[in-house]
Amino acid sequence: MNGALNKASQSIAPLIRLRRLAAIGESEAAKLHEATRRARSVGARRDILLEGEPIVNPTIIVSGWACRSRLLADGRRQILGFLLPGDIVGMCRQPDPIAVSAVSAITPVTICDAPAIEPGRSDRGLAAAYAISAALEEAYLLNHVTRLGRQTAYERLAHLMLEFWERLGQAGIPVGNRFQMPLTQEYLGDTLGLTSVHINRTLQQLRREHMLEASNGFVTLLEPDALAAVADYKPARVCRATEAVSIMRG
Amino acid sequence: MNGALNKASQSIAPLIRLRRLAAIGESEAAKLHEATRRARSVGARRDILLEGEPIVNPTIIVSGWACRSRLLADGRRQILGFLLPGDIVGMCRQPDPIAVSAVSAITPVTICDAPAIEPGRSDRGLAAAYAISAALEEAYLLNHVTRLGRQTAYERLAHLMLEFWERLGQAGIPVGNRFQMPLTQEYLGDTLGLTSVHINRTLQQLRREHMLEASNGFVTLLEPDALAAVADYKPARVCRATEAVSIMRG
DNA sequence: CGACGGTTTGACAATCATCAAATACAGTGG
DNA sequence: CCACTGTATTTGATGATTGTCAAACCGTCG
Repeated sequence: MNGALNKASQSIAPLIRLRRLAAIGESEAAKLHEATRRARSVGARRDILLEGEPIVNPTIIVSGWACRSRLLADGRRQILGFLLPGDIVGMCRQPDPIAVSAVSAITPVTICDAPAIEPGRSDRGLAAAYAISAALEEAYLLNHVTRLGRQTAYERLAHLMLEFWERLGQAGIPVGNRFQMPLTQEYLGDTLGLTSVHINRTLQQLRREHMLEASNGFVTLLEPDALAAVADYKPARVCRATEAVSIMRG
Repeated sequence: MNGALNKASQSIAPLIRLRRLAAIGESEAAKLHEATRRARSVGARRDILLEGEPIVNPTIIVSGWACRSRLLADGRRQILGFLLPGDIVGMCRQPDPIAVSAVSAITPVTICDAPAIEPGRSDRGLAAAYAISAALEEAYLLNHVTRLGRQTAYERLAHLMLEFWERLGQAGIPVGNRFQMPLTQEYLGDTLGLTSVHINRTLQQLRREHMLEASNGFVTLLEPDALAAVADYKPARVCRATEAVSIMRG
């Protein structure tokens, strides 16, 4: 699980993802590659950023899964979104930004500083990739709101699995209909506004109906089209040009 | 309701709001003022932007209430957020952006193009105000996720009312604990992931417990502190400098 | 082996949805 | 001024979805 080859192939997720978002030149790719060299690791379940803390640098997730979350006073937790390899967190334009949510590692995670864009220079592609990444983040947040507000437990789970599939695919990670999803049922519950008990029962229903398999940290989508239909899933689109082809696969 | 004085005082909401977000110079204020002169109106319940449509210009809400929403295939609707006077919609950095949600007027609304910022020039304040506005929009979206995922109907309503109060106050609109809220119970239901029937009963409970009044499109917060306590409401903070004073009032 | 975190199961309760009807309210035209 | 219309609010009866609590099971790791 930690061989050199595996590690090398994992650390290119940011490059794959950002390249799919916009045309990135050689010098920009070199910057990215250089940044990922300086990656640091964060242990599983450790905080990367606390709510209310100043944000020092935009950060790229190089490998592993992280999430944004909020805690209510009585301990209830809501997961606001996930940060997958190639995702960017803390890209703010206002001066002296502070974090509006906590960010914590789910699995062991490696992160690195996002290369700054020099205005006017030939960082056009990178700037566009950052912008598209930010727009996608918003789109996924809107997905999340819709799931929570207007979908049943069954639909929510299906929708979330499809979103993971799409996003991991864009980072060059999954093969076919199977992908790694290192979330406990408690994480899923805190994500989808349900209890872990209900997640368990809903997963059983999805299995019973041969829609998907989920065990040992892996998910297999047995009927992606049927899932997309019941969950009303539509791939995210935030601009005219790129990534129209994002879902054609399998 | 439509006297000249009223109209004049309404159209300054963008200026008030953006000025509270960042230090805006005279020339920038003049630009804003000029932009609001070119405002156009949209009838109640009309669409301002459709999901999937290209976004041509960032737009400022000058007066009235609008919302972002998504429709599921079977007609279920989820309201993703509200656009109040002074709010900005469609501020994207990626090329050829397309809308990830519909935007529609709730009341009659007037909108205008957001003045572009000239790089390098003395539009620093305006740029900062736009950036903070965008960050606040994200913070409110996270509020929304938390409400939907982890709060009861009672808490959701209380939380939303407090958010309206805070946001309207920042646009210079409410007086004391009373403000106008032109939402039907069906809008509230589609916002909070509930049915209008349940909204009705929850409002009755809030009234019965003397927490708030709500009728004829107006809301009075009778016990704002108690409401904030039960809803675990915290005013949004997205940067170090400004608007720390945002909630002190009443 | 024992401890631990995660999953699974069962019995039961609470929140919230559904359906249908009654009531209130604002605007419109006679 | 009043019936007429349409929309929004309110109420009641009933049911489905989801939560709570508690215990059993299962795999992994020291």
